Amino acid sequence: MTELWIERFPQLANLPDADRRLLLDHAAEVSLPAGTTVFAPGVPAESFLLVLEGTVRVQQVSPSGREIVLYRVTGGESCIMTTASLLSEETYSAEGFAETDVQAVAIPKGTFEDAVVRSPGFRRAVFADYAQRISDLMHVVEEVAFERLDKRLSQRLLDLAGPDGEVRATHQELAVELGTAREVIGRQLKELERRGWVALARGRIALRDPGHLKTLAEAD
Amino acid sequence: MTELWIERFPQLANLPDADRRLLLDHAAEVSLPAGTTVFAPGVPAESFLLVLEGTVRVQQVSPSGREIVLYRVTGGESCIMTTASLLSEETYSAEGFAETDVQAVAIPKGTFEDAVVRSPGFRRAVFADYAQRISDLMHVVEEVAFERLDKRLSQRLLDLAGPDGEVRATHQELAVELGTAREVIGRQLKELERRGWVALARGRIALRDPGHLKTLAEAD
DNA sequence: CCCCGTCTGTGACTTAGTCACGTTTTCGTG
DNA sequence: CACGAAAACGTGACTAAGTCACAGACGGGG
Repeated sequence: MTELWIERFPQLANLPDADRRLLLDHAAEVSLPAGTTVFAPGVPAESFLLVLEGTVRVQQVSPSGREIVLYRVTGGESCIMTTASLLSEETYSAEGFAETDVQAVAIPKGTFEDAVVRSPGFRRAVFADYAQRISDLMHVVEEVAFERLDKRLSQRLLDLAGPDGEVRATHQELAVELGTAREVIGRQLKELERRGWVALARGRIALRDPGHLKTLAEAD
Repeated sequence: MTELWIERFPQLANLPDADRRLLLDHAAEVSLPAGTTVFAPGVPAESFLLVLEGTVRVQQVSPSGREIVLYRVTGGESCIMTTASLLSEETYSAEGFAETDVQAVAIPKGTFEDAVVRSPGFRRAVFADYAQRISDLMHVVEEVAFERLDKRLSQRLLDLAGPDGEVRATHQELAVELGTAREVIGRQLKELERRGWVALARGRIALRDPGHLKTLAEAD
């Protein structure tokens, strides 16, 4: 068991030795290849998950089959959906997917409770993560309820763009990002293309004018 | 200090005596008259709040001034917004209002941490509450993103109706419930009235045909 | 090179939100 | 009791977004 992973969590960096060892002894590093379902409705979680590397996309599926991305868990964050279903009877209608290959640490339920009790740092990290997710969810509510779609789309395009200024995603995938329909994304993208701000190709969108996109994304 | 309040929380009912006393000695019962702002952005919370009686309405205000009700905290539940801002640096854009007169118990930050550490029951209650709120928020996302307004409105009318089958709310208040605009609510209500399912008067809506409303509220 | 699944385009329509008003009701104060 | 102001509600015209039912268009595996 390497001692390296614990260093990636600022809140855990200076735990007392006993607490460090507690975590290091009982936690298992796991590798999840891209595409893995990390959690899903009806599949009870068994351990608390700390993501080291990679990103987990958490999205909600409605009974009618429509989907919306809620947030992403990246390196140094923990996945409270697993915790929440671990510690309460609530069943969620959310799914978690490994978007990239993911390196994570799985802490069994018992060790998790021990750590919460014994380590103020760990405790703070857990609560901070809950707070973060609640904040994320409130942000989603705000956007879906009140923001214009062209604004939200530009935001998301800028977020998803790689260093090459390209977004590799289908219209359908972008529709899921924003909780809307494919055709709607198609029309929005076409309008952005008409303005010369993006260039469209099958499965990818090249951002040609990030400046204007940013202006739109940050419009009042 | 009465010992009665702790009995209202199933999860706390059978704590060891020492833990009971810890809570009872340090917690203060507070009364909030209807209309009080329980928490608001920029006003850091100082204690963990357990609601004994009455309801606190938690709603989000967008920068553009529009609002949406996120959930309600009622008797026997705790208010994790206060906790969350207590334990992390996240600042929320949510407000909490006492909808009725509210009896609550305020547990200071230090005692809260003690209780989380020492009492598995208390700990479970806190985590369960986080899980509940996350579930609530996800439900809001789902409704706002995917459900038809007439369906959501009927649901809400049925929820808000008193034992007399009347909802005492203005169109504006209902608009805030659902995160939409007053005029839209007005038109939806008029359509419900046209069908004979409700009767409208200034500041109140009488549910004339709860059966049909329920059918609509539960439509696929 | 040609098939088939995936991806994208389109028109016609419905639903929801926005804007700019106008009207009605209520209620306190002179 | 009348008056005026605030709050609540109504309306039409318009824009934005979502829905439905298709029709093409691309692109990798056989």
